Amino acid sequence: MPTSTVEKYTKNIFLLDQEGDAEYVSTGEIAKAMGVVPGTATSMIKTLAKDGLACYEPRGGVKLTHEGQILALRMLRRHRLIEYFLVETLKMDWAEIHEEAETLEHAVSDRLLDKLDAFLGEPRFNPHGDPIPTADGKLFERRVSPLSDSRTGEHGRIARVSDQNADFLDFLRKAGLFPGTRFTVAKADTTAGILTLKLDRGAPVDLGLAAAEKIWFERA
Amino acid sequence: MPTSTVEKYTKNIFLLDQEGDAEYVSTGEIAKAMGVVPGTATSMIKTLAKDGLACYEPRGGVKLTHEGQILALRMLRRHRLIEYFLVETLKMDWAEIHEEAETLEHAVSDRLLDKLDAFLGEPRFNPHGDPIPTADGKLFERRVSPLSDSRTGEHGRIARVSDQNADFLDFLRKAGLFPGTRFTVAKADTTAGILTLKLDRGAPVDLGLAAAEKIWFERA
DNA sequence: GTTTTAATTTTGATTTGTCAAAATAGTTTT
DNA sequence: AAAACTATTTTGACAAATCAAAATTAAAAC
Repeated sequence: MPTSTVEKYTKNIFLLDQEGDAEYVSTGEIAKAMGVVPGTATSMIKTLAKDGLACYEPRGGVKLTHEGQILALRMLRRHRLIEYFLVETLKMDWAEIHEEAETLEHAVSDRLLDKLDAFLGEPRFNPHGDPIPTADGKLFERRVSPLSDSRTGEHGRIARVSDQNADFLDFLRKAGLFPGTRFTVAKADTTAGILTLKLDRGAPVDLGLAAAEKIWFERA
Repeated sequence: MPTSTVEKYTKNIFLLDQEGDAEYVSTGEIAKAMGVVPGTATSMIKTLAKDGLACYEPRGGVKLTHEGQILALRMLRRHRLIEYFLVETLKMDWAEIHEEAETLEHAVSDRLLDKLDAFLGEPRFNPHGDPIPTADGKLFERRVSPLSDSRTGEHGRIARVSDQNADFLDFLRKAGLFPGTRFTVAKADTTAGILTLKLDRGAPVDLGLAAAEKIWFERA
């Protein structure tokens, strides 16, 4: 059975791979995501490769094997299901659930997770709008774009928020921007890098480019 | 912050101390409870002492300090609250919750625990009938006796089960013996070491002395 | 085509919790 | 009181995950 450290590396490699479009993930990215020194990442990557979870080309990068992807999806499922539980059942603030789930995902058994899934009604998305992999490792993906790609006059619905930073989430909460929120783009000024959203209910919101890149929407 | 290993040792020392009536807990008992070799226990006991959680007399035994007791009660609260959640909310089998809680108790934050406590309605006892310490470290104790001390004709109610062994709990479930179950002692034969309970609802149950020592009741 | 720079890998050390096996201290037995 | 037994402690070794710092490689700059 993989150690919880191996689980963490595997999940992070999966997420980094999803994020970028390169075939391989670099040692540096992994080290940064894990908050360790590069040398540590190198040595753990070798461990993953030895365990059959990743393919490793020295100085070329890392790619998960099929087995590695299965493990990563299992961890992602745990993480997101737990997040859903923390917000929907325990009414915890969505800014504090990521850290909590980060620990818990390594501590719950498969049996518990199945029971939790049933109790929650087999939700499809976590509170940040990320899809929850199914028990057999399927990951629903929607056609979504970052708000930074939207144009003036477009209608849509917030789909997901791809940054778990507590301050950022707090800002969104105060602005009323959650997965599901409907809006119209009042003005998209790409030169100035400012976007104004008119919410179907609630006050208008101004967003900088950096923020707009982290918020994804589905076109109406 | 204590490591989860330190938390485990501290909790076990507390439980062993509650069990027996000696002032000190021995290294051997601790090693057995933790499932480690005696030498390992010795070295961890020294760590606890260094951290101010326990008093250690070489070859004399171990006793928790006040600080150690606080930590132990905190862990016991976590453990039992989680067990309550697993049975009452997730409908897990009571024979499998102990192991699950054993892992989870080290992974939940104080904030989560408070939310969980509120969600569950601040229960006082776990599914095995053990009292759940309050947030400020108080432990309600009831006047209970083991069934092995009961006499023919006595009425009572099962209060707690002091053995988490899955097979034993399964036997109790099949027999209908849960905390709360009302009964009359049909026959207590101390010489033969056999006890027959007539349940208020359900078939009579025969118990050996070993089993009767692990089931505690409140006199009606 | 060198030189410089940046990323990566190696090497050696550290911490935590563990075991195996030898040494020691207390208790019983004889 | 000496011998034997039992519990405990000590010692030395190990695996996992990490860091610091030196060595290497590849790419970029000149």
